[in-house]
Amino acid sequence: MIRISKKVEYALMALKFISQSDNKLVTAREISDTKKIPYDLLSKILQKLKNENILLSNQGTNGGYSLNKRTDEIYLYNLMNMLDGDIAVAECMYETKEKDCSLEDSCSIKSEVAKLQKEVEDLFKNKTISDFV
Amino acid sequence: MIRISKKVEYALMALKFISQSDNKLVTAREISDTKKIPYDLLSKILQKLKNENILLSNQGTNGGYSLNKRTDEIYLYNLMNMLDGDIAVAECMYETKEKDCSLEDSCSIKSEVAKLQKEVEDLFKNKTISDFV
DNA sequence: CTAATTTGGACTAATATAGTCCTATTTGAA
DNA sequence: TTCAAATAGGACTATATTAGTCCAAATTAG
Repeated sequence: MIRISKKVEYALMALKFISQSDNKLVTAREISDTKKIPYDLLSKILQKLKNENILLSNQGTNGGYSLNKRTDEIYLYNLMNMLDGDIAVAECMYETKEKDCSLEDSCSIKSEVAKLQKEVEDLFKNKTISDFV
Repeated sequence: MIRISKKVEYALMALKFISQSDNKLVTAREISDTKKIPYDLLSKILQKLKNENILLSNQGTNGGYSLNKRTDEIYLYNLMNMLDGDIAVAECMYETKEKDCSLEDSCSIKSEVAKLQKEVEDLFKNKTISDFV
């Protein structure tokens, strides 16, 4: 299936929201409430983005999140990678594949799949958060 | 996740195999054996392709499948659609969506997602089986 | 008649995604 | 110095999707 996961969808919405909040800290609760995103799930996503240096966070009362990068420096490709792991159009294209594709030698479409893989990657590498704002 | 399903992968391999078999009928068993594809699953896929007029079939002894279209007339996009259903980068992009996206109004990225949707579609619409042969 | 084959429904298993629950830690302010 | 508002993060459950299996019927050449 070709789909953007909910995690990435929520991340895009959250980043857009934060980017439009004039540098004041934004809480997970605030985003969750206004955008109707499950709070716990959103928290996990924001934590992840913080650990990946996309966001800055302040704990405690009056805490919240702010952007740590310009929106045009945050690539959709990277977001997808952070939140969902490797992007691969087919099993054999996983960068970190531990298990070999069961087909291997009998697979007759490998090289064209690799080409497709690159095209899909490029598409997502050419999109940044600024496109969504 | 951005992935080509096994069904589509197997379909590509099968179509390639059939296209290289000089117009003689090819059985599901033959493809399954040489390409190491689970027989029952492959059968389903070939039946589907037959019902979608991509393949012709002969039942009974000496039966099998043959192509009903030129390889450059079979689009990856259509294959994906036939075998996996609607392609949608996000829930709200399903053509046949009965359930509304829970976010709806609160969704702030809809228009850009629609653009992305089109780009992904175009990518797959521009690939035919002949690219894989 | 029989064996090889497609046809197709129903089911199960495996995997991935989405969402929940709980507790700890940090911090500003009453 | 306690309390409430936040982030941090592990463990778990539920749901959905994908992959694969099983079984029985229909077709057809020899």
